[in-house]
Amino acid sequence: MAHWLMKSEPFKYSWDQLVKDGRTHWDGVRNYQAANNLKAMKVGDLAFFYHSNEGVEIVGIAKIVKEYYPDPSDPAGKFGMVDVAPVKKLVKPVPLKAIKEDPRLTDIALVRQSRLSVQPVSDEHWNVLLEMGETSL
DNA sequence: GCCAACGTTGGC
DNA sequence: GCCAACGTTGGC
Repeated sequence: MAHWLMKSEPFKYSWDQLVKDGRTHWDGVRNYQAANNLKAMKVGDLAFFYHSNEGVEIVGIAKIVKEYYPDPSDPAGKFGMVDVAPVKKLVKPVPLKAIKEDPRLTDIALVRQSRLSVQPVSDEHWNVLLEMGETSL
């Protein structure tokens, strides 16, 4: 199973909103690299839910419940989206600062490619982040 | 196909 | 609100 990290600005769409909604369309991605990551997602894959701009931390874990399909909000019809549902909130949110300070995570895309909104997370990094979040699945 | 101009993301 | 990083656009 592959692991991912998805960013959202909490004032646009927060973790709490996802919990409230039960599931959501991850629409609006307009970057090819991010879209390629969306395409690679399989039902059942897990993704960290990261709050950018405000909070600036990983707050929860979501799962993919529907694979890549056309995003109706894209007038050109080029981009797609997936559907995600909440799995669980991290016991302890993991702030970007702590991620940057941990020598085990220096290679993570969150640090190296800070603007990429949908990114893969290696199993090794996934486990480190779960541990930092004091959360088990 | 190059590259300058411009727009967007996102941390601080 | 600023600015660095970086993706996209468009003229040539």
